[in-house]
Order: sequence, then structure tokens, then C-alpha cells
Amino acid sequence: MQKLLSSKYSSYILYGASLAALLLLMRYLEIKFLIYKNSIDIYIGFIALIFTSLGVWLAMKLTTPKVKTIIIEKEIVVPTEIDTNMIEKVGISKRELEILNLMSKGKSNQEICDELFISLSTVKTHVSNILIKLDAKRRTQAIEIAKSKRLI
Amino acid sequence: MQKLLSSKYSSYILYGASLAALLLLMRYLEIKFLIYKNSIDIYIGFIALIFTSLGVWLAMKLTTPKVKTIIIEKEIVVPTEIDTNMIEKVGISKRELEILNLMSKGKSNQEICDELFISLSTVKTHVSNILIKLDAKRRTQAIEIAKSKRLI
DNA sequence: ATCTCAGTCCTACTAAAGTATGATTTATAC
DNA sequence: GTATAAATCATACTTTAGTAGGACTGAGAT
Repeated sequence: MQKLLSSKYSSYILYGASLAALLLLMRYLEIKFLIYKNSIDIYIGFIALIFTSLGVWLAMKLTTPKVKTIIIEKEIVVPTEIDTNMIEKVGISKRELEILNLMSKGKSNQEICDELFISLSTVKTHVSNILIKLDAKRRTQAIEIAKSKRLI
Repeated sequence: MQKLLSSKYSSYILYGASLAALLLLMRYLEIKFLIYKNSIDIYIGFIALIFTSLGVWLAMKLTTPKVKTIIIEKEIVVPTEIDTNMIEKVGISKRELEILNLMSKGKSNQEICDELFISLSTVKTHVSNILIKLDAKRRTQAIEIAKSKRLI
């Protein structure tokens, strides 16, 4: 802010200096070429043009740009984030979560036990515990609940 | 476009007229007050200030506003749209789709038949046909495939 | 008019899922 | 050192899911 202000003031000083310098230049030119050749009107017209240009330049420099904010609504598919807190809250263990994920991919108990190198009994035990913890009657319901709770 | 151009040109004409008018005014003032009282330098300084102001005003009028565009990308979660074409392609009928949706909500065959007022046999037949059409071995797998194909 | 298809229903069967109960191991916490 | 919890496995059982094969109806299409 301080920086901006000082930069703004320096522009004014610059303008003042430019004006003074131009006036001196005009005076010099006046003496050299104009006063003895043409009328004062042409000289003044020249001054007017020069300073109009200076004004235009000054306005260009000093005006703050108008800020136009465009909000683009970008449609993206956000991969549903897993709610770790909810997993803890429900009391689903690491292994159970693993089995829950395989279940949700449509794997049978047999396929799950083959994949995890454990017995079918173990998978069944895990699945039963998952059903109890998620208050589900069937694995399809467990999958639905798990997805709605963002456990998987 | 034609309108814009003509309006731009009319601004120039207006500027020219203003300039001429101001010069005349200056000339008048010069005769009346300045020339007999002060030196030519003060008069010229006055001219410079007036025309600088004119330049500033002109620039403000004529320049298109500087626009600084800020683009904010807002992420929106789009609810997955159902692929009607895919449903046709796979050959899933209206009733089958209905049952598929109930299946995906974790409903049992019994619950589905109760809800649709049809027999358990009918539901089983529909489910079997769904499994064949989706090339699935189990209902959980059918649900997964149906979701990946955006049928439900 | 007949053909096709979606939808309905059935019986009889097999396969898979889920329940109940109990037991063992291992690591971690108190 | 002993609870505690997660993970493992087992047997015996019930329930649900899924298969096979057939049959009937009604609406639309050819």
C-alpha cells in the first residue's frame, strides 16, 4: 500500500517535471522559430496539441484497470474421498475394510479368500462382522451403506 | 460496427470543435485579462493545464476500459448421468432396470418382489436375465458393472 | 394372423451367503 | 503379566441367491 502510494505520487512529480520541461522546450522553440515567423495562435495551437497528448498519456498511465471477475464453473468428477473418521467411528478394522472393498467390486467369498490367502471361514467371519458393524442384512446392503458413509 | 465507428468519429469531431472553442476562449481571455497584466508564460502555462485536462478527459472517454480478467474455477460435483444408449445397447428392459436399481440399494429378492407386487420367481427370473445381459456371476458384480457402465 | 418380446409365474435343484459358536494366535495396551 | 482386540480357522446349520427348464399372457410389429 505504501509502495503503491509512493509510486502514484512519483507519477505526479514526473508529470510536473515533464510539464516544466515541455514549457521550457516550447519557450526555446518559440524564440528560435515561431515568434518571428508565425502568429501566436499557431504556437498556442501547438502547445494545446502537445499538452492534450500529455493528458492522454497521463490518463492512460494513471487509470486503474477495471477488474472483471469471471467465475467459470468447471464440472469435474471428484473421486469420493474416504472418511477415515467414519471408519474408526463404525469400528471397521483394516482387514475388514480390505474385504469390504473386494466385496464392493463384486467378488465372491471364494474369490476373496483366494486373493487374500486365507480360508473361506475367515472371510465369512469377516463379512458377518462387517454386516453387524454396518447394521446390514446382506452384503449388497453393506456395500450401499459403506458407500454412503464414504468408507470405500 | 458501423454505429461504433461513426460514434468514434463523432468524438473526434467533438474534440476538434472543443479544441477550437477553447482556443477562441483563450484568445478572448488573453485579450481581456492576461496580456496586459502578466507575461506570455503564465498564459501558456494556463493553456497547458487546460489542454492536459482536456487530454485526460478525452482519454477517459475514448479509451476502452482496461479489463483485468480474473478467472475463478469452481469445481462442481456432477451427479453421474445415466447412459440411456448403453442401456439399450446392453438390452436391459424397463422392468429389469427397475430391479437392478433396487438390487443396487441392497434389497433382497424377497424385498424386491414385495415392493413390486410380483412373485419371488419373477424377480429371480429377472435377476438371472440381468446377470446374463451384464455378463456377471453375482448380483454384487452386476451392480458394479451396471454402475461402471452408468446404467444406474 | 402370426411372430416376437417383455413380463409374469412355476418346480426342482445347486451354489453361495450368512449365522452361531467356539477356539487359537499375536500384538498392543495397561 | 494379563486383559483386549484383530485376525485366523473350524463345524454345523439356515437362508438367500442363482440355474435350468418350461409355460402363459398381452402388446406391437410384419
